[in-house]
Amino acid sequence: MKRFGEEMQQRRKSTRKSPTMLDVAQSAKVSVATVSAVVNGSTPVSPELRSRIETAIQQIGYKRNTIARSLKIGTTRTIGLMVADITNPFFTDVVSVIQDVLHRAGYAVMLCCNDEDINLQDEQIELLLDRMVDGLIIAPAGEDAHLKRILASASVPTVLIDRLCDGIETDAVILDNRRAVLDATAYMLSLGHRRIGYISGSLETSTGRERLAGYRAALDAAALPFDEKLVQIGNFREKDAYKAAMQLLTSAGRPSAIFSANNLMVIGVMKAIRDIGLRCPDDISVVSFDDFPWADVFQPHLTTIAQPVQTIGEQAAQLIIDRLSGRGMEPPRRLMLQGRLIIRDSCRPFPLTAPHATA
Amino acid sequence: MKRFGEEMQQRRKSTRKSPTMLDVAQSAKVSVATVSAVVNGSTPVSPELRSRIETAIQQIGYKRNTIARSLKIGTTRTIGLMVADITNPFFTDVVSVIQDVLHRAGYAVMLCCNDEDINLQDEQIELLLDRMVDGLIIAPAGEDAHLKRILASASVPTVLIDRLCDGIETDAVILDNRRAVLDATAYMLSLGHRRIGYISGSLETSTGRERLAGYRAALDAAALPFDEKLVQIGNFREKDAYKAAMQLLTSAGRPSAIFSANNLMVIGVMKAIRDIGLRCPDDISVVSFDDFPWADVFQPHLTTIAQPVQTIGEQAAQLIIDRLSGRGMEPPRRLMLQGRLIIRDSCRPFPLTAPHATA
DNA sequence: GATCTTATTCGAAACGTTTAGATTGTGTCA
DNA sequence: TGACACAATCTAAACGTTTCGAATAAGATC
Repeated sequence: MKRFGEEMQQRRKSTRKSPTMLDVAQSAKVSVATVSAVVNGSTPVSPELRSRIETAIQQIGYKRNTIARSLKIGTTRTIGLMVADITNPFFTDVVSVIQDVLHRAGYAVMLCCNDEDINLQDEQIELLLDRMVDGLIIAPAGEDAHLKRILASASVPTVLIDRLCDGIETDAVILDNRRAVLDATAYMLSLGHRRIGYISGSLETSTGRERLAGYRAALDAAALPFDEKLVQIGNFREKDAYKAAMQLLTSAGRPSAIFSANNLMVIGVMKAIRDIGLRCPDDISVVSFDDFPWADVFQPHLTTIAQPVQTIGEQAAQLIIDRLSGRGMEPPRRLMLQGRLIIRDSCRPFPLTAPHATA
Repeated sequence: MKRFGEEMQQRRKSTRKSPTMLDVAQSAKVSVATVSAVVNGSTPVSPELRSRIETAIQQIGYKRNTIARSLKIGTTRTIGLMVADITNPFFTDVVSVIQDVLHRAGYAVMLCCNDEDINLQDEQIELLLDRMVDGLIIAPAGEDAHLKRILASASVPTVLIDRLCDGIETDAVILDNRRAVLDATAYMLSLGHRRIGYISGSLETSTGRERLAGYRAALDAAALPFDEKLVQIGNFREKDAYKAAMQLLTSAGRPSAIFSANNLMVIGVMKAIRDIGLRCPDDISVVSFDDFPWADVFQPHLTTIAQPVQTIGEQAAQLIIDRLSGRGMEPPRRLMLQGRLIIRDSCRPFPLTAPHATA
């Protein structure tokens, strides 16, 4: 019987629910209100009681139940973060700093990825809202009406990163995409390239549209015609970009240079170039949106547009923190940052005049 | 006056708390218990009432409050996920698939990064436990006693990924690190290299130790002496690895090959090689743990050990899901997966016999 | 017609906090 | 000594669910 009792004890021990404020209160012979007061430091408590309660907390191993607390105070100190694809180094970096800043401010981060899928996206947002996050930081995969409805009806502050959504008036931090691509394209034009292929991201996103607009603007500025056969949609993923680049490279008027609208896609582009049997930069020049940490160690050293990921993340986190602490009803703030063209050596002048000239 | 009333209305509308079950119940003229029954499908409800309640829900725009629900049922359907560094593509990939699998199973994911910092790590775990996650998936930065205490006292199921912690007996999915590095080292030895530099990760982690053990095992197997001057600690980050490689490359008996114990570090190694004025693979051979998606497009095409990231993520997620649905008290399961050596061309035979021979 | 099932529905007590307002005790001052 | 202020503490009502057991109604059985 003793044995059985012990087993019960054991079982109870491993499965018993965690101690509550009431347990602490009873052990310290005070009311739960007083315990709450010392736990939160909300009301002054006499030194004796305070220390009695503190030792009781230690002894019992009490941890306050955040769920109950959240229910009462209506706040979870948790931020929902949704990006298109965590696997994309740009988003990875941004997520990393957002996570860091928010943690420092005492917020937890709930992460979602929509895989550039507009349906999944709505599901994910619902999941986050369902978890009662206090705020949302999102890079939308696209701007369907559903998303707008959800965001409008949910009353949590939202900040958009990387991509805007027209019709959604919230805080946002984005890049001057048009300008960045304009600069990059102008650079290629300055090298003499006239037929520049453009591998685009999804035109459902503001980044997709703005970057393409930058390309066109550069052509306009140089008084060159826009040839729509030179632009292919790669949807921001490697696979699609590979096919798109293949298309471009096997077509009649093959371009002498290619611009890739993001980091994932340039890998696909490079694979296509290799598979076709061309070499970069000897046979074809390449510039890509988004920088890589390894870009100046591995060849070809890619010329890229670097985004200020650190700043983007910091600002986004700060915007949501501000919103949640007071600045509730102020008009939305939009931050637009500048990209930076990093010239390495994935581009050659065209037509080639260097000793290496092929034809 | 009308105006004032309207403003109030307006104000109330934008700031009023979301509708509760009670609101639905009153609108449908039933009890909250019945509303709960139809929301959860827990008890049979007659068709009339069901439809009355459902339309009321639609009309009012009711969403159930998950916080209250969690408080009552004692479960949050949220998993805490902590990795050393989300910026590391290996972790990024694993996080991505874990996230995906868990979402499909209806779990949300709370993400933390400890930045390979053992103090931050404890803080992060506390944060997660404080948020009352139902389970934990973690890649520990190190195995301090504190972590063990926390995990022991918290009664949430835990699965370790990538790294073990002795003294913590939980489900885990890891790689056969020793074997993988043994194979890679054997490969380098087979090319004739005798002095192989080793850039190690932190020996606070099981991966750091096991990988190094694999290196030593390969030397042993070839009856070669272990020269501790050939191993440098790079702590899994690029910066440290750069310094470590510099050390190695400028030392008296410079190695003819270098093994890097992870992906981040190999970038540092390559930078060091470049800065010293050497070329890979012509002057020095390199192999790295962890594969890159761009490895066979950019040069030198790195020879790497690829981890089955997809499987690691899937299994880890599955282990926690299983634990949370019934399999509560079964003994811990340990999954050990195999790495795969992908031979590209960052290694040359040594001494060089090929036409390119330099000396 | 009384009793017993069976199927719905409901009332009310949790879950573990927070917090407004009531209560108590102590010291001050007339 | 009584009135009063003031601080510390407590009581009890929320927060929005879930769920157990009770209540009700309608058939079924004798």
